Amino acid sequence: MAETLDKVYDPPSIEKKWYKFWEKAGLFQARADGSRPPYCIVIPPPNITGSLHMGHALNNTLQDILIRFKRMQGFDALWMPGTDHAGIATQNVVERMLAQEGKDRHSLGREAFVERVWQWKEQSGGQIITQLKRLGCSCDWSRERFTMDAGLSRAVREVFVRLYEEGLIYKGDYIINWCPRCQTALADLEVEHEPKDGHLYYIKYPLVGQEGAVTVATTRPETLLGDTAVAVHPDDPRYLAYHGACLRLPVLGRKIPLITDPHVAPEFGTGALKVTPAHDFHDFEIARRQGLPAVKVLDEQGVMTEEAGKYQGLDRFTCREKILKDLKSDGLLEKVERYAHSVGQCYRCRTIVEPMISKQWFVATKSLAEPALDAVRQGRLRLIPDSWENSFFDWMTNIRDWCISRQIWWGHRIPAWTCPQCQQVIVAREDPQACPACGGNDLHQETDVLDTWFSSALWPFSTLGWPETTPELKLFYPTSVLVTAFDILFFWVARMMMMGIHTMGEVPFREVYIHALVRDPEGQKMSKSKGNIVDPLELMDRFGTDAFRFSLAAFAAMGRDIRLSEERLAGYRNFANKVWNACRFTLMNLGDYDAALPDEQPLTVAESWILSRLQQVSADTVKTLDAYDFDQAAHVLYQFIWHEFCDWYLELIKPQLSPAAAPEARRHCQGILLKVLNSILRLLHPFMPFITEEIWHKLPNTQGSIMVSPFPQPDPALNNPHAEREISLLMNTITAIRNMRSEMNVPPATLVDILIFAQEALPLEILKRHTQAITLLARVQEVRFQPDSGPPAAAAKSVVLLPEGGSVDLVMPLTGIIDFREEERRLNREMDKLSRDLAQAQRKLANDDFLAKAPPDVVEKEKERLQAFTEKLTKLKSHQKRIREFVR
RNA sequence: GGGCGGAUAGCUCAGUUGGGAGAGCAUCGGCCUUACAAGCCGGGGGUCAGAGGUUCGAAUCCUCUUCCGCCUACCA
Repeated sequence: MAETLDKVYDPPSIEKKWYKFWEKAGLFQARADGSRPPYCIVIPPPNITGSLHMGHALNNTLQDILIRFKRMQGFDALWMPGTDHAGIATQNVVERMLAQEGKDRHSLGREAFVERVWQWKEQSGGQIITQLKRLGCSCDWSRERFTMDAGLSRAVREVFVRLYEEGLIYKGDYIINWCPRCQTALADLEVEHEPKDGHLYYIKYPLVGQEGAVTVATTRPETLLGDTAVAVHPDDPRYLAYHGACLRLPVLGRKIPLITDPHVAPEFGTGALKVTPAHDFHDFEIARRQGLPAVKVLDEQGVMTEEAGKYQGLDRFTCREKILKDLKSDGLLEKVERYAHSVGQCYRCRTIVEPMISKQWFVATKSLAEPALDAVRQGRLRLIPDSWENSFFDWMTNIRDWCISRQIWWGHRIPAWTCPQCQQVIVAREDPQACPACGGNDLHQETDVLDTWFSSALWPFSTLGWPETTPELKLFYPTSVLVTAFDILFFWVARMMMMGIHTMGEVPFREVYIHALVRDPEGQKMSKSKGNIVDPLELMDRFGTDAFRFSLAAFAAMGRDIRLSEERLAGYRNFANKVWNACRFTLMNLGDYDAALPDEQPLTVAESWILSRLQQVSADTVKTLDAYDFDQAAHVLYQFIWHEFCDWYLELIKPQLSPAAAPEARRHCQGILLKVLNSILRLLHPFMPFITEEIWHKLPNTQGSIMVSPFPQPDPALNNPHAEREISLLMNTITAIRNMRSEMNVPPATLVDILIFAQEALPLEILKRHTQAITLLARVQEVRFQPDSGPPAAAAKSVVLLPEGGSVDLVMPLTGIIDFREEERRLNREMDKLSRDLAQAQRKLANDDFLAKAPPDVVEKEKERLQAFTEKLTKLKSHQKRIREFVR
């Protein structure tokens, strides 16, 4: 006896159960033995500080769909999971905790602080992993990695040393972005520019030894304390007379030169630029070109240094106010304009960053970027959609050296030591005991740690065991695809490409699928400050994980932002319930089904049709998933399962399935139904893993897990255009009758008679075969074919066009049923529409150019259309005439 | 400043080599028809942002305009 199901699908009751089942059975684990073709995705490692947000949910759902799909297709599918130590973010979290205890990291000391972070990581760092499991992610957890575990740390060190030895890592004094709050250098990318309403201050720099002054414009007046020149464009006529002159720096009184530099834009402000080499990127470059000194007036806390004279010790913004006041009283503040400009902020804490000269470590990126550019240009690595290529090329071509040192404690400490005796710098794989140059043994290790993105740049090969040559590395590198949102294309993807190609000699992945960002229903980016965060866990609770995943897939059209809509989530929850009930129906009708008994029965037309459609849907699903058209795949499945399988196939087979049917026919029908349902579940499984597994186990003749059952293969032999045409005619006929009934306000309880007329014999034969379906599905009492009496005058009429030409007339006698006026209105509506289509076709065919230049098949098609429209219109017209006569 | 994307039904969006405008939700009408009211059946609703061009034919290709996003950039 088959099992039964509850009436409504209840997700929470089964989701946990099946995840445990899969994990316990080891079904997530890749074999890595070469017995199957490899397929590998490395997860974009979530930060250990993170908890699952919409972006993760989308990103990981898509990856899981791909991995489950490929696993079922017979690949040795490895989804490599892990987490990122997230240097600054994590340090900030732990520092905030310390602050609540009234402590700070300095009072703890470096070692104790790092220990504390590890403790925190052990306690709360795994939260997001639990949440990924909740989402159903089939990662190979037995291989889970962490960017600071022993193996990955070794990889980091190895790469660092190699790049240093190759001269691609260097240390030097350069201008960098500094976050005064995090107290660390930031890479250019880690600075977010935000438009701010500010002011442009016009400040007079008096000339030395002559009358007058040169006025400069600036948004940051406090930096004038660090000015070492004023620059003008060499050809600017206003300043030709002053070339070579000296100016007196306001407030401090220092003498600075007026220099010329072609980079100054004469049209901006006054055309005179104050040069602050220590605190401005542009000025830094000018100073290097012209050999100007740099004066550092801001320190690492954003406080004025002693170079700032009487302003020493002031906060940078307090200093700004003070200086403005002083300038005013000195009569040197010419004017102030409102000015909107963009201000750089720390991407972690949103503090305004300060450009600053500092000794930092850099990766020379030019020679690394070139091979990555080539890989994309030559198609060895595909960006999907390729609209991202432009941005990628642009960024990689103009890339600047990457500042990789951070002045924080949590991260990979830079493996460099300095000998205080002889200043020798040692960069080594193993901690050195003594200075190789002078033998001194009091070596000082670099206190800086590496940018968090340095270790994640190695992720695709470090997680597979590099620098060891593991079987995994051999088998799975290059990985198959990277799935990521575009916001970390440069942070992460580009750097993985550079590091992967340089270290491994081969791209880290063959394809990068770049998906959209999830926004709120108003299209706003979700952020804590806006308070518009939607919690994916809550949505899973409310709609079920399967419906949630299916929704994300259905939303994931390429190259577009995703707006979250609860209405659609509810729609896909209903879809899950529909699937559930289709299975419930199946199980209810299985009764005494015994698969062991032979089935000699031929396929019915409805069966041939559904099998034909099923195989097309399999083909479409494979095709769209391979092309990352997740929304298409979801749509195809939704449409087929609901509107073909449920709406028509299940309805059509009901008579054959009933206990009244012949036992052999019934058993045969059960067998095919099971087969189709089984395939549907497997097609759906990558999207909806839980419900499909649950049902799978309720079906007879299934074993093991659906997770490792084969994905339905398209089978062209099952393609059956004949059956499709036949069922299509039947569906059109039933729909036309339903339509007539509904438009004529015939209540469902009233059975009607239908007369069917046609010129050709074939459509009549076909419909005769399906008389039972017509009576049941269109609520018809009696169907009569070509009765000798002909169509009665008092009747409603509908014309079904046949794709191969010709038509079928459906006549519904209206004795005592139909309102003639209603029928006339209905006819008018239909004929209006028809006339418009007809006129359009006539216009086209009257055009000689169209006949001469359009492809023959298009012309032919148009002719057929015209004929069909004409035929239908003629019939409806004569019917209309009869109705009118009858009414009179 | 440079680049990219979007503007299609009331809402959210599909529409991939240019050839009969689609889906889901919403709406309206009718149904508790024994899998499902989270359901069934049927209907209405669109100068495909605007203008021009290419073409026999444009939502689709080209140009321009308007209005929204986003990315990127050292005009202080």
